[in-house]
Amino acid sequence: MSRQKQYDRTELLDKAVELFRRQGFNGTSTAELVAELGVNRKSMYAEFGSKQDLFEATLEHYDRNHLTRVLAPIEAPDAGVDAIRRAFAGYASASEGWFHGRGCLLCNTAVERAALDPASGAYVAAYLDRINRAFHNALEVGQRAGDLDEAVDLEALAAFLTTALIGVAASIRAEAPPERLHATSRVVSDFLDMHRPAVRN
Amino acid sequence: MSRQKQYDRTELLDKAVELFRRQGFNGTSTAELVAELGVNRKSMYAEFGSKQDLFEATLEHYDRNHLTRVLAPIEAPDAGVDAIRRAFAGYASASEGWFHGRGCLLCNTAVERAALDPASGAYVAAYLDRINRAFHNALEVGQRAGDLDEAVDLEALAAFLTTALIGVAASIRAEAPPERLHATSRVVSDFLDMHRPAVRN
DNA sequence: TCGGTAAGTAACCGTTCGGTTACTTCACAT
DNA sequence: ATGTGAAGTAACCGAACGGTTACTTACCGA
Repeated sequence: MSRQKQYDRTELLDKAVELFRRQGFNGTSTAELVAELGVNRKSMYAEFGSKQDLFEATLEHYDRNHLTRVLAPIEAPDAGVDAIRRAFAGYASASEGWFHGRGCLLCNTAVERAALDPASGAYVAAYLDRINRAFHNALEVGQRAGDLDEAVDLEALAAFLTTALIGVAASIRAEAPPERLHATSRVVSDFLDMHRPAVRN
Repeated sequence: MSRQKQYDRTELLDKAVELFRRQGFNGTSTAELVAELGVNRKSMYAEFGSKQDLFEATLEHYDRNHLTRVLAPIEAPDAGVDAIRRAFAGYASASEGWFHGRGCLLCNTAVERAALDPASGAYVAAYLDRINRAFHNALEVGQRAGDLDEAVDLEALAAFLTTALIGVAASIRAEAPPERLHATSRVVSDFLDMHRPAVRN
């Protein structure tokens, strides 16, 4: 056969996520990637093909792994209105943690590259749809559970929550004051409260 | 004396705004700038110093001119709750117009460069504060005018509106479906309605 | 009209970019 | 033990990068 690889593809992609998240596609050179991934230049090209291909693999990896974990609370089939509340509160807190100053790779890509690179655009569009669908599902569950008025326009509410979430992600990346994000989370929470059906007791 | 300039600084900055807005800082080469500005390379460097300096001058120009015009409705001293509604509706519509696929230079910079370049970071922070202050003012006026409940937390509401607006700008840049932005605008409008004081008749 | 000064031009600078080539190392099936 | 073929290494490629230099043009005060 042949010699065995001295690197693990998944670990490489994790490191690429970090670097692209911090510096973007255009702001990251292949030399930096080689250094950060801790792998030889040749091996990197053998594994991924080109910087563009590596970037797409990184987006894919981020979507499949990181995002799936981050969105889990609202993507759970039984997630309801409370899950939405918790999600916003969680992201606001993450602004001081692992999100700080780096934001979300897909949100960053949405702004930096979606309009210029069709491949990035496709990932971003899928990402936005995914969030929108998750919110829509959670709202629907919440409505059936009686936490949400029958009259509310779920479509519009989901779109609103999606846009607000992108705003949170972009604000984290921009290092907006954390208090502003906590306040946003509180207002969204109150807003959902206000759509509760009138109590029947 | 000497020969007179064959270009107008303001016109150059307008063109630089367009290019940076479309491609970002890292995605734009000096050669492209020279071509787009329609000026000689030497003149560009004589006028602006370096790519970084040109970028900062462009941010300054964008803030002073474009943004001032775009934010005017909510920055007017007498702007109230309706001005906020109109602003969101306006931006949602602009997603199909001059904003389409390009977004706001300062919002794009917030994501692409604020965390990496202190100068950009300072402009972005000032921009976010400016929006937040404008919303706060409009809310305060609205409250005094009786369009807003006395009990609402103006600080939190302004922070929320700021984050939502960033979300709209980022979504426009990401070419999100315009309907999603119109829906966001409608929900924000309804939301403000819900904070109207109870009618006393 | 003419000298001084700054704008305009174009060729050029060293560096870094993304990507490749020629060569060495080494795990594994035989 | 050994031949094979992929992994790993390092030097290298032309192109594009941001920025500069040496020179020409033309406006303006004298």
